Amino acid sequence: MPHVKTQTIDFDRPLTTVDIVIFTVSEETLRVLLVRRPVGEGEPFPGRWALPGGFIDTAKDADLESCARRKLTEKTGVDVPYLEQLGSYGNAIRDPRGWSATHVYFALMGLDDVELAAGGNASELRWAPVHADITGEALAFDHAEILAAALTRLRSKVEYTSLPAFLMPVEFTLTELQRTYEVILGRELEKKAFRTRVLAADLLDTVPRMQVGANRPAQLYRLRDTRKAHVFARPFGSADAPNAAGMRR
Amino acid sequence: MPHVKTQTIDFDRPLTTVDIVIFTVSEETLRVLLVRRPVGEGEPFPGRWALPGGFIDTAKDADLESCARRKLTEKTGVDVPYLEQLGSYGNAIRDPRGWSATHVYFALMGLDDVELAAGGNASELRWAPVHADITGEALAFDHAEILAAALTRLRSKVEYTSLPAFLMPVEFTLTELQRTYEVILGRELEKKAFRTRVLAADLLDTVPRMQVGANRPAQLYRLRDTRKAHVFARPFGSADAPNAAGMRR
DNA sequence: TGGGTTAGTGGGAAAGGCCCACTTAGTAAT
DNA sequence: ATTACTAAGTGGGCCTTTCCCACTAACCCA
Repeated sequence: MPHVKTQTIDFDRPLTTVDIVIFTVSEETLRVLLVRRPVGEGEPFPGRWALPGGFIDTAKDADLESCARRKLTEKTGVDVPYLEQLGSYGNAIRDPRGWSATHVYFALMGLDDVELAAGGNASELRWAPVHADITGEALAFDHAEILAAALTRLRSKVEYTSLPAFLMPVEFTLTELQRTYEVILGRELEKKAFRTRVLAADLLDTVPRMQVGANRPAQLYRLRDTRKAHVFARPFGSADAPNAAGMRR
Repeated sequence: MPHVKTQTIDFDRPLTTVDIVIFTVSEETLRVLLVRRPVGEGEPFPGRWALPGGFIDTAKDADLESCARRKLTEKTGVDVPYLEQLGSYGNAIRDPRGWSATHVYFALMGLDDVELAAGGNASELRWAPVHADITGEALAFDHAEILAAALTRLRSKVEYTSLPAFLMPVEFTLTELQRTYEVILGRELEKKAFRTRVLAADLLDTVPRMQVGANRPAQLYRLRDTRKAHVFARPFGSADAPNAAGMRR
């Protein structure tokens, strides 16, 4: 089966794709972007929901990350504020077309500035709420497993970083930010401790304007450095047990 | 340029490899395993030092991780106690043979139980000390960059996990473990705080034997669970500044 | 003007790390 | 033997940070 080309490359090359897990928060719910698999001859998992992604185009993509950005822009029409690599998944059976490996990226964005489906058919795109078991949704390929890993990573990092700030609109109040933390972590945080820490970290710029509503107006903030997450010295407290994390997967 | 085979797979497939960054500590020095690139017609970077790794064999390897384990066993002859994925690196230029992507694994092992070069020519294998800039060594491919990322990951995780325990021989004293932490972190830790934390974490089993030497004998310990690292609630203190880590790479 | 609701703060108790100094237990040398 | 030396291991106070609860502040609405 190895079709010899040159001396050095006499191995079958696995199929190579890039997939993106992109999260946002809206209506107090964590959501992930899914796309519907095309229906057609030879298409695997036709009509099923899947993570956005696809084959690397060795002619167009200079590297893995720009491939991920290209695919994201094709779907959402925006440049995501946060993108990091999640990991890669490869084995003989995940794609019926053959041995395949996917490079998975992990992205966060606020929902205020996105015109979804900018480049696609709206009915084929969906911000799916991440409930207890979105795994029960039977996503295409091994995307349920990948999504679970992304969720674990998100929750883990939210414990001790400012990642949720990338899920917010440009301007937000401290209470709204705290709510986002709480939605992701699934538990409540202490108001005082939260405020003290976040403000002490010097992450936010005060906007000279207040958010008005039915109650006392709240100070508006915006992220100072939109490129880097902040790492807190300690995780946010008020939790139950310390977690034991070992080798991934 | 895409040579059409079927409707679904009309993209050039990148070259796909797996590489491993494996660390150990000996003589109070952090070391990484390197192999010498073969010399031959069409071989890239002939004679240069590189991370162990190679092409995926779609016939032999069920998945990425078993490919990594296979290659490690071929080199060191042992089963490593700790293995996690580091990430993947792919672009058009890292391999002169074409667009290539590598899946990188990150491994730790103690040096007491390894018979290096079990499966290879000894002169072609080397535990290279990780000095300030091993990057100056001009490793093959983009392996210097990958090694730097692995080092960052190692240092970062050592701040708040029990990873260094996987770099120790089977039995060791608390002071020796602390020395390993210090070697990796490049700074000294407080003896009392270190002991209190490690013992409270209940990671270690007491060996009913003491290590004798020129001074007061020290209690010997061994790792209780050799499969999982422990995550401490807080990082080891006595440092300088909190670090700001953002998107990887 | 008073009720309701959310924003934001004060302050003390409690927990746990940090750090220094002390004791302990062995070898080696006089 | 006695003494010096060195590394193992401990006692205990200081200090930071969280935790928790209650209080004040500011606005809308009826």
